[in-house]
Amino acid sequence: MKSDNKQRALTQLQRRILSLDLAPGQALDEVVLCQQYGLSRTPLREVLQRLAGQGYVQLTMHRGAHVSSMDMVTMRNFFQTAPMVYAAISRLAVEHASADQLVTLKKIQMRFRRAVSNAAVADMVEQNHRFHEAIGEMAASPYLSPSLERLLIDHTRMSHRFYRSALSGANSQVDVACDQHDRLIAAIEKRCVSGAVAETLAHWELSRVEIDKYVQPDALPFDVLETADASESVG
Amino acid sequence: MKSDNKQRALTQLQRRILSLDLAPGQALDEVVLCQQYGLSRTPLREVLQRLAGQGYVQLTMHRGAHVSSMDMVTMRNFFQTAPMVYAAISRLAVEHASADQLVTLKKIQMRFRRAVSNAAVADMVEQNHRFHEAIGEMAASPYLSPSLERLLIDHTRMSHRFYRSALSGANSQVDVACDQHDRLIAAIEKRCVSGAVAETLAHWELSRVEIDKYVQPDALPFDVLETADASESVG
DNA sequence: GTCTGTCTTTTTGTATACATGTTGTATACT
DNA sequence: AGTATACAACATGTATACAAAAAGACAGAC
Repeated sequence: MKSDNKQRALTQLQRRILSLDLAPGQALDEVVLCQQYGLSRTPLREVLQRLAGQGYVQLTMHRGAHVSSMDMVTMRNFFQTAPMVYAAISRLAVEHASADQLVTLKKIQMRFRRAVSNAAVADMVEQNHRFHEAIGEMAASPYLSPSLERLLIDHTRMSHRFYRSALSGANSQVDVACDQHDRLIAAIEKRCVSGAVAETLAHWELSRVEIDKYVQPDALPFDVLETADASESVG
Repeated sequence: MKSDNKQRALTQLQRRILSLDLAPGQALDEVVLCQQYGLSRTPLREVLQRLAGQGYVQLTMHRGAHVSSMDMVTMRNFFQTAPMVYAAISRLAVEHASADQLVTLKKIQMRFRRAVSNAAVADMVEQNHRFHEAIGEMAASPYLSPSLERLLIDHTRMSHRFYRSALSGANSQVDVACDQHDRLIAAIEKRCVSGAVAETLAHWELSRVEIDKYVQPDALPFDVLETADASESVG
């Protein structure tokens, strides 16, 4: 069946973009992708259009598809928009979450925890993405979901170095994030709006600080010889 | 040039959906649209994919394209989401609006006023849509814009009867809305965030009340004989 | 009379050939 | 030597033919 290939191409390309295997701004060659996924150009182009609609890639006339870039302008917008949307999504999730969805969410969180204990960076990143995606699905908001998805695309791509810091650091922030996930699940299960929103904002703040550190990292110590692994822990 | 046809098809379909010329839920026949816009199926299908990405239509496997429907579930979500997004967009618009964009916005508002004085309902609806779309463009937020666009699609489609009420009513609410647009422009021009947000929320409230009235209209008077045009003014 | 299974018709999905536009390169001219 | 222009190579956009799937019609069984 060919529509399987199509679905697979869509999912795989999303994954490759989120994992930075396909770098922001990178050009995508239709013919190459056709061969990789066993599709002819027509359905592959439909996949690219879908990805463009979701914000993963950018299409320009006669110039093909490029992986969405993350420039400084969008960064500012990201910080302005993310907490509001995340909080709103959590609020709606509390209202609408079904028992099935909670089960799914807990499963994802289990996989996330396992990835953390295995120190599997790529897996952490992916499961964290899926965690927040699942909460977005709970919110069941056709209006807000597209914004959440776009935020998550860039947030996930920025989070790689955050999770990489878990490898070296002993008391890593990743464990804190993991606990926040648990408390968020509990709040949603108890239908506690204020708790869910508070936990969401705390989770955001943790992430924001880490990203901030990267954008404006601590000055290197004067004694340069001892800094070899210090730069790692900045994450 | 054929890409003109493609662009035209995209714009026209958007317009026809917003004007309710294409009703919510209505099926779209690819072949018919191909003939109407002078395109072959491949590019037309790309147009439909684009429209799906923007939320105008919904695509289902082996079942073609349908104009996005407006059911009760989405209505609730609409009321929950709209004020927050509208306020946030206005806030960002104040921050980012360029002189050129302000000129454009004023032009649209002029056309809107003209449509109001001409009692041209379809034109009012369209210019109002473009007005809020222009503010969305000012906000320059790749994350929030998709949500705004989706909200506007449904808001515009719901607003038809509101503007139709301007035809009969003497002291119509449409004039109030028009003045609110002017004050919003002024607030953006003065870079006054609080003013812009306040005006936006007032504008929303006006609209919300009207939609509410339609969803849950006033009970008809007991003296049924005198109600012939009373139902019109509810609009 | 209604339900169900199969065949026909219609519509959607895919592959491929062809047209059009863009990019890089080589050559000629300033 | 540097720049502009023409041409070639390549990538994207479009049309059309073909394959597959769904919807509808019809006949037969219960």
